Amino acid sequence: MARRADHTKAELAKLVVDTAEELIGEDGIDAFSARTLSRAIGYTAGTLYHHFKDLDDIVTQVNSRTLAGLAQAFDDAERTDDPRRQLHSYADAFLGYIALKRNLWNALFEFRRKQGAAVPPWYLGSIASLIHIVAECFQHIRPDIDAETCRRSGQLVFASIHSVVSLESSGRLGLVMDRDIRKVVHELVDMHVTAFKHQTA
Amino acid sequence: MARRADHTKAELAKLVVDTAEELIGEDGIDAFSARTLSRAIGYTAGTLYHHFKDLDDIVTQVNSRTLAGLAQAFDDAERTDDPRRQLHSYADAFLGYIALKRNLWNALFEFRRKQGAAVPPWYLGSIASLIHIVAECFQHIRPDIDAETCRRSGQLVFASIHSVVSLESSGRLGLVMDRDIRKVVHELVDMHVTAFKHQTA
DNA sequence: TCCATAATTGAACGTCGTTTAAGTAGAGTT
DNA sequence: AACTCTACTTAAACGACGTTCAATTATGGA
Repeated sequence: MARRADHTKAELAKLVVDTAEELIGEDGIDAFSARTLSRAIGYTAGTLYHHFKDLDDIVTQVNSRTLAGLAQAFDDAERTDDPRRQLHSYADAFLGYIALKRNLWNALFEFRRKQGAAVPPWYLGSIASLIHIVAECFQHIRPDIDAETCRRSGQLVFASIHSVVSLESSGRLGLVMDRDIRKVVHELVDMHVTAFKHQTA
Repeated sequence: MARRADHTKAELAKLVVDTAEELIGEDGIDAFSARTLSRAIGYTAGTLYHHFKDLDDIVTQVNSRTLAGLAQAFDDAERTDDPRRQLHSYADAFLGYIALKRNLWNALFEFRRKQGAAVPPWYLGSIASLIHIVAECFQHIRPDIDAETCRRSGQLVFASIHSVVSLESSGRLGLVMDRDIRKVVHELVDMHVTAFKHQTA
């Protein structure tokens, strides 16, 4: 049986990414393989390689959805006029999203692409726009401070929270501390805000 | 040939861990395997499993050395009376050590132990004692603040720096920012110190 | 109706961690 | 010196992995 009438090329591509997302979300990236995926969609492993360059290609498409979902979660976050509260609101959106999509979030950072594989540019763009949103809050806190410094503060708080969250979701936060991840994240936000407020213009 | 006169049981164990450390340090954890290791020491893969439970066992022993080395680097760090400067000095020790042992440091966090494998207790102990050293600096900055809060600040700064460094050494810092890792780390230290200073007792 | 093309398969390659039967060298005993 | 017993080592094997490819098959167009 070749060229199954079951799916067009586009349908199959969608089926592959949908199923990959489902499998990774369910069982984690470690249990994900070309064979489990192809089995799940009722094709053979070889077929995957006629529609995608390699597994990395597929996982990258799943990751793009995960990032887009986080952007959506930021969009849906509760709004406030108080920029400090707004940052906490984003932090909650972040925490909520990750609690919901733990395995998919881990896939974003734990999946090892073969060395030398370039990070796709929209990866960078997605993250940069999230950071921009955070940076704007800092700008509101201290309108006298230049945009570049705000951006850097946004990057710092983003990286700090990301790291704590990724330690947690890979089960390694316990190596460093024994506390509730949510408290830690909100504490980090407060810290960054405090330090930002008190910096010399 | 069995029971080689070449090495006693203890000698072989040391040879294995020594060589594993060398290989991981040289080529990274991804290139490390039971077969490359056994080839490097002139034995067969099966032999490893008569002296170690599994590969995880071997890597864990290498990791313990890496952690011990970091503790030593902290010990060797330049001393100051100014606790803020002292924190920066520890940060430099950290950065220097990691620059020197990039691949070994990555192995500490990138190596995926099979799920359910417990983290050895001395892992926790080693890290806790490093954090304790950092916490003491915070205690000097604000003697009026209780030890527990200092410890938490130590944990936070440790986790923050760790995360930024691990993003960098896995080549993913570029996802979040485009800056020199050393500047970022020292900025983080200043941030934490500033926030700590200005917190309400 | 036939053909060219594209999709699909199954087997294969070389890798991995790990297990195991078989064999061998040394120490201890007679 | 011969023998046994034990510990060690090896080679082969298992089932997984990502990926490739020749062979097959079904489809769209002529």
